Amino acid sequence: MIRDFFLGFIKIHILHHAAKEPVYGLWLIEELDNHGYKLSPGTLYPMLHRLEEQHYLESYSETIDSKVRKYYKITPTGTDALSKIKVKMQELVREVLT
Amino acid sequence: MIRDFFLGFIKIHILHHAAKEPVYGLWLIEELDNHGYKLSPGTLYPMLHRLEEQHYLESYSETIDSKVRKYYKITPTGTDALSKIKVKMQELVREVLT
DNA sequence: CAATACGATATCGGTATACAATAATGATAC
DNA sequence: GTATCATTATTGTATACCGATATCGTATTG
Repeated sequence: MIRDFFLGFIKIHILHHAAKEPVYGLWLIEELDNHGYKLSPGTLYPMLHRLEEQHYLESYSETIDSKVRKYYKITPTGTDALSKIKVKMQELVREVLT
Repeated sequence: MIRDFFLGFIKIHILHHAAKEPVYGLWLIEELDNHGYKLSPGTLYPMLHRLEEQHYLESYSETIDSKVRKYYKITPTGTDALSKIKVKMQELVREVLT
């Protein structure tokens, strides 16, 4: 399925957003929806958990409007990975999109 | 592992090359190595088989220098997928690399 | 002719997960 | 007690990846 290709793109989106500012699950679902990626909670949340296990992201909880949100932000490991990914992505784009 | 991200890129590379001209396993291993991706045969060949099962690629065998090679070329399904991937990739790049 | 080297592809066996939809849960406000 | 925002859990399915080894057909070598 073509979805398999996009799942990688989705993770890159997440790392990128989490590098700019702390993000949380539902916000990401909407944001990714704007990019044409439909993610159910059963896909996104476990994905966030894994990214945290792998130390690309770290989380903290905060109560907003008296609801608990779990914010994720990028770690140094994640920043490092992201920059390596960008390099390869640029290479790929240069080769494929010309 | 960061490798997980690259595996998606690798598949895109493969589709792209198979869209330009027929390609075969060992050639791809070298070509990808030039891009900094080390693939063992145990990774690449099953990957090609899956891409064929999923009808992104199709193969035919040819004897070159009295050795049998299995050439893969892209299918209409693969062409379609690739163009969709390119669109999303461009979006991603515009967002992430600026 | 036997042995082996070469270019390629295929397979094996183990490990580790990833993905998805849906339903459940929790806290608070009204 | 019900609606809302948000996360978590459940359950099931399906594979992907990788190193190492095996296989295959032909040509070469001695």
